Amino acid sequence: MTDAMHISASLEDYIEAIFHIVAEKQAAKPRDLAERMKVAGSSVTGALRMLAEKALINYTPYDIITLTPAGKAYAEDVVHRHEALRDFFVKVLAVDYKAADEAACGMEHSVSKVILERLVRFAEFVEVRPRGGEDWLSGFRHHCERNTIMKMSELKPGDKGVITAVAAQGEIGQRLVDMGMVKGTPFKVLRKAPLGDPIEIQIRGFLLALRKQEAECVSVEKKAGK
Amino acid sequence: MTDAMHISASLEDYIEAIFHIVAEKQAAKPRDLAERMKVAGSSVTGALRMLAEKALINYTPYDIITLTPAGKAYAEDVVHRHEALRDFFVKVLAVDYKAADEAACGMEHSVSKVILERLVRFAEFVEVRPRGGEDWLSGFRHHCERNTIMKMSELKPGDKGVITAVAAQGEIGQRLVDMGMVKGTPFKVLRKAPLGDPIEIQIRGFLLALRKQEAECVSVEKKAGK
DNA sequence: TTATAATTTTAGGGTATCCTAAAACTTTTG
DNA sequence: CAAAAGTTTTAGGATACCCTAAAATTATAA
Repeated sequence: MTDAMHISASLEDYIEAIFHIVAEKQAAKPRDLAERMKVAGSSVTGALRMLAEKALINYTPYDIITLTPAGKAYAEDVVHRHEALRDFFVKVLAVDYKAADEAACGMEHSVSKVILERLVRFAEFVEVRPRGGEDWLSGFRHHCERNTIMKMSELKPGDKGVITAVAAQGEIGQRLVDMGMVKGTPFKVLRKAPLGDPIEIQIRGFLLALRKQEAECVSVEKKAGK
Repeated sequence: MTDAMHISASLEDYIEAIFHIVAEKQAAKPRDLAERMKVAGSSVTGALRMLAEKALINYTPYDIITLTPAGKAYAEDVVHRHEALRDFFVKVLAVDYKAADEAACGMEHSVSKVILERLVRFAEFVEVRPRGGEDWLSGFRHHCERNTIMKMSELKPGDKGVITAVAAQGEIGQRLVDMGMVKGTPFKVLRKAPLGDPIEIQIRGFLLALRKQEAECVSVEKKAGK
């Protein structure tokens, strides 16, 4: 038996879903899969045929679906990758469960063995050594919530922040102040043209378009977050 | 300008490659891409047409290829994901540069924004606080090199280890000893049948097939690693 | 400067995903 | 138990990738 069996990300999703459905209710039916994976029934049929061809599932038309031993092993591997990633995101990176699970779902097909092993070890290490570890990790969590000082021109659409300083004199400085760009004012970046010029922001309820040159003069504290 | 532009993993690879080639030598040609991405020239033509359609590159048949501003921004985002992942793998997970780069290459298309931001923060945090951090991280590195005690039946093909104990009496115990399964003997797992029965190992230069029942009685120290 | 070499595109195929609509089959129910 | 309802498969179509081989174009070199 060749051990280097590998299937597409899509088929991994199917086999993972089958694994979970079988765990819940003995056997899976195409309907369950279509619902869970949000695809049309006919797509499921195609996927099932491919999995059956690779001897990972027991499948005959109109019959229930179960995993072969090889399929179960494969599914367990996928589930392991998923859970290891999720655990790492939750325990180490302090991401909330739901977001962590979704992220794991997206990445589970591309993590390499080496990285996965290290991530598992890391999460394990954090659990095993709560003394220095917890302190250190809570330091990280705090660091995560810290906001970052940067130039307004470096922000991206969707970013929010507060103005911390306006470093411009003369005409530009005057114009910025006229527009209400003063210390302490919260704002949000709406859009940014291809080269960052102009950059459109929402401030005090108004929409404002700034030249790149102007935005570069404004120091802001970027709100941390998604 | 809609900001939620997203292209396939494959096209992200193309645009990333174009970015690097342009950085090196002003403009890219299909040939460079074909070579770098190890695909046929005709595949490149197709990819270029799709990228041009999405206004990410400047492309006319037989002419050189450059990035549009939007394309450059997109490429920079991909490169950022790649580098952030690689840095994290190297600085935090203590993976060697080459392996880290390869792993990043595989994962850069599926990391979510939230996770990426956290990974960046983590690597940043590790750098910023060398005091507790370095100690703690070196503790992790040590933990990584530690070997693990487990049952031989839990190993996978490719795993190597050393026998630490044989917990079987009677017939099975005798058979195991007869086969040379004694404390301190190094071995390697070659293959494993679907249900883990039998499991084939290489030991003292011989090939041996063990029943699952037998493999469960053997405690081993698994060599850490790839 | 034209013949040869190299590059690039077109033409035509193959696979994996997905879809909708219609046909085949099962299950439920009056 | 047969008709209605629900499920599953087949049929046929679309897109994104990739390929090889041949045609078109550009570059090089005698």
